[in-house]
Amino acid sequence: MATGRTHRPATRSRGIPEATVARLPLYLRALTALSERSVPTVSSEELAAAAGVNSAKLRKDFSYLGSYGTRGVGYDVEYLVYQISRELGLTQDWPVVIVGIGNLGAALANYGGFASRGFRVAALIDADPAMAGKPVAGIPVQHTDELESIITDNGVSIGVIATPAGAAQQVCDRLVAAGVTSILNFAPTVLTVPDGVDVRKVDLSIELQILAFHEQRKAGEEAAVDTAAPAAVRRQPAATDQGPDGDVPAVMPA
Amino acid sequence: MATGRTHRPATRSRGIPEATVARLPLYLRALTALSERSVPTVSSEELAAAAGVNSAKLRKDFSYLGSYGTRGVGYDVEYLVYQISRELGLTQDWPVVIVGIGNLGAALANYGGFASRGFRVAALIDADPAMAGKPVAGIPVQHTDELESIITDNGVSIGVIATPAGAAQQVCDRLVAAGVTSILNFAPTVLTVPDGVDVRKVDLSIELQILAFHEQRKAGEEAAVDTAAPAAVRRQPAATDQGPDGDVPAVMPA
DNA sequence: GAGTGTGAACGTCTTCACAGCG
DNA sequence: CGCTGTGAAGACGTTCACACTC
Repeated sequence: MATGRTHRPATRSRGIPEATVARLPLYLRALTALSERSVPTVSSEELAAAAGVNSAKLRKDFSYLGSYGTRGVGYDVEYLVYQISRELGLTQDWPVVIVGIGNLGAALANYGGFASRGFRVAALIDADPAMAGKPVAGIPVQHTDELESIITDNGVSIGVIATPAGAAQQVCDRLVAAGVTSILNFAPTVLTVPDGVDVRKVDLSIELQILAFHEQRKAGEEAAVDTAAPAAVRRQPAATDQGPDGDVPAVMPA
Repeated sequence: MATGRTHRPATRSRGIPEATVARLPLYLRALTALSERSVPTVSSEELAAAAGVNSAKLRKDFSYLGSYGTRGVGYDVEYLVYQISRELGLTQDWPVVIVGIGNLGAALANYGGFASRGFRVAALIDADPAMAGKPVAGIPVQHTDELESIITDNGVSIGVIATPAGAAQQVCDRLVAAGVTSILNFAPTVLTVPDGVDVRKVDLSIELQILAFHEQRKAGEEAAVDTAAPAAVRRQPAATDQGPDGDVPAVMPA
């Protein structure tokens, strides 16, 4: 999730649920594809399928934006594209800086979907003096010393951190001090930021671990279905029922 | 979110909430750091701070795993590391393939946190014949033709897709057909998979758009400092195209 | 008839607050 | 006393089902 701090008063007049906001980009992408194929209208059913959600959820989501559909017909593709874009703030241009131009930073700089939707890479910043001046994705890398002036001069409010974990908090502090109020963090660290600054994180390692959890469970289920036999290789005994009071003493090794 | 098909019908009595699972890697990381500093025990308060959550949530999360703490004292760091690792399935080795060795794929292959926690890059796969044999992060890239045999021979159950959007679904289908049951998708596409296959996605563009939404709202709040609920306005006064010409939301609402 | 928009039911996650144990 | 573990309350999110509109 985002916002380590940020207590949304929750009662702003304009209350679009966070979960809905997180899906708007998905709808927008599906709609853009339809728009390119010159499809004039879509039903909630069709659009939901394209976005990978169910139609009730989609309709509910759109209801927070207003009544943009036509009963018996569906939604006007172009109109919806515009409305969602506006809602997400993509009708304006967002200059973004990427800090940390290693493998990942370079990949991000080269990422096409970046520029396509309102975002513009204003600068690439790296701490390695040897990188300075070297162009990545057609943009010359600048040294960390320039960070503050780059932020200020370009009116940057969104920063992307792709540095090693050890440098992330420090970079974050400098970005925030210079005026950045939204941060996308790729470094495997918990960032601490003042109120009013949003942080979202993308963490490969965490995603893999979540997959591993489910993967392990799948493996366990197979065994359980076929044989009630003792668990194989690494299968863990695991506590039995977790009843209301079924507290398990656990195995407590080492 | 992930898993288009995650109706856990309370199969196993082992019901750890999804939200909790998603935080376990976070706790594990914080605990590992403590372990390296040879800290013997932590309180829920301290650990929660390190992981960026609140202590009630952390205690609740741990309560799903069992009673691993000591009242009046806290949690034994080493013991918890072990328990969480086991719960996440990290006590075993997960071979992973990365498909699509462009900028991003290379970045992922080089990512250290990969190998550190139970995950091992079993193979790198790319559709470009010119890439074949070329080593990336010390691992020779193999051609897509080999995909099925690589999966089978290495018993791979987790695949990472870092291809362009257009190729993602096709690669996904092949991975699944070959036996992969967990997919981490970096391509900006909605993947369709059969039941029993988990998909998690990482999407830079979506994250940025979510940030832009909040960023826009921050900028708009300045104007409406104390306007007592201007009623449920349907049509917002157009995004006030505040150009990127040095206009930074520097003002803090009183 | 077809498909949106939405109250109400339901389920999940978070937070509270305190009993209970070391 | 300090801190965990957890029912209960509350906030949030999803799904249902149908009234309503085109």
